[in-house]
Amino acid sequence: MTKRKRTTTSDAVQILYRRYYEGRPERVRGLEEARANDGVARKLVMLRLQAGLTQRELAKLVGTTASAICRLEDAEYEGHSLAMLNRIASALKQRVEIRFVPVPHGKALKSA
Amino acid sequence: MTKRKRTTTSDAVQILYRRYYEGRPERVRGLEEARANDGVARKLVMLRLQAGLTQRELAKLVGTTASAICRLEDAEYEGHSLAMLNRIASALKQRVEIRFVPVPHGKALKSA
DNA sequence: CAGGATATTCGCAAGTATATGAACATGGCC
DNA sequence: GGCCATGTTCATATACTTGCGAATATCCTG
Repeated sequence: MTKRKRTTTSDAVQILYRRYYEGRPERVRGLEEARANDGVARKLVMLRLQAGLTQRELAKLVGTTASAICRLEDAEYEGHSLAMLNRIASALKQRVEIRFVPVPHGKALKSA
Repeated sequence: MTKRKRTTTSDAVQILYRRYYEGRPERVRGLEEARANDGVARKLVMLRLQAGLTQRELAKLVGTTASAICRLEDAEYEGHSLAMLNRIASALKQRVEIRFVPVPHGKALKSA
């Protein structure tokens, strides 16, 4: 640890956090809901940022590379595997919970 | 439709249901909780049985074969992909909901 | 017992995610 | 501007999931 980063981008993560949410109340509000509503990709970004990790750091924890993390955090990406999700969750002291909820009627909702 | 199955195994599914839960109060009780606690495999079995489908029928709905369904319903199997889960959920008029829940402390829970 | 329906398992081809490393783009900081 | 950290994208090889068909096992029914 020892926080070796002087002033330089002290918390590179904060910069990202700032870039994404600074002065964007709606997004800040949505930050909570995002946990339950948004796509997997965004959930992963949230978790990582809230853990104060960079993609490379998380990658090391998970046992992969930044490339992989980046791909998983891409909203367009749909090929997630439970194995990877579990690995990431585990690294972030989280647990993946999967539930099948009945869709009201003919409402074909997006795939979570 | 037309329920073409006279007495023959009228609800082949009921037989399974019976085989799994008949005279097993604990399991019957767990049936509800299972929806939220048990492994993905068992969740899939529940959903299919409650929908009154055989593996082949579900397979056809999903666009795969009974082999695949069987594999997914195997408790040992861990290689689920979100893509497949979504396909099955969609066929069963359900929606896959994924959440990352923080694990209390050092309690390394099983992967949902 | 023979017949039918279901579930389970196996092998193989094909598609896809992952592992890995590299190059590139961006934004702060000196 | 130069430097550093971060994120993004690309390319390749490997591992794994899926699709598919067939064989086997088990249970129910006539």
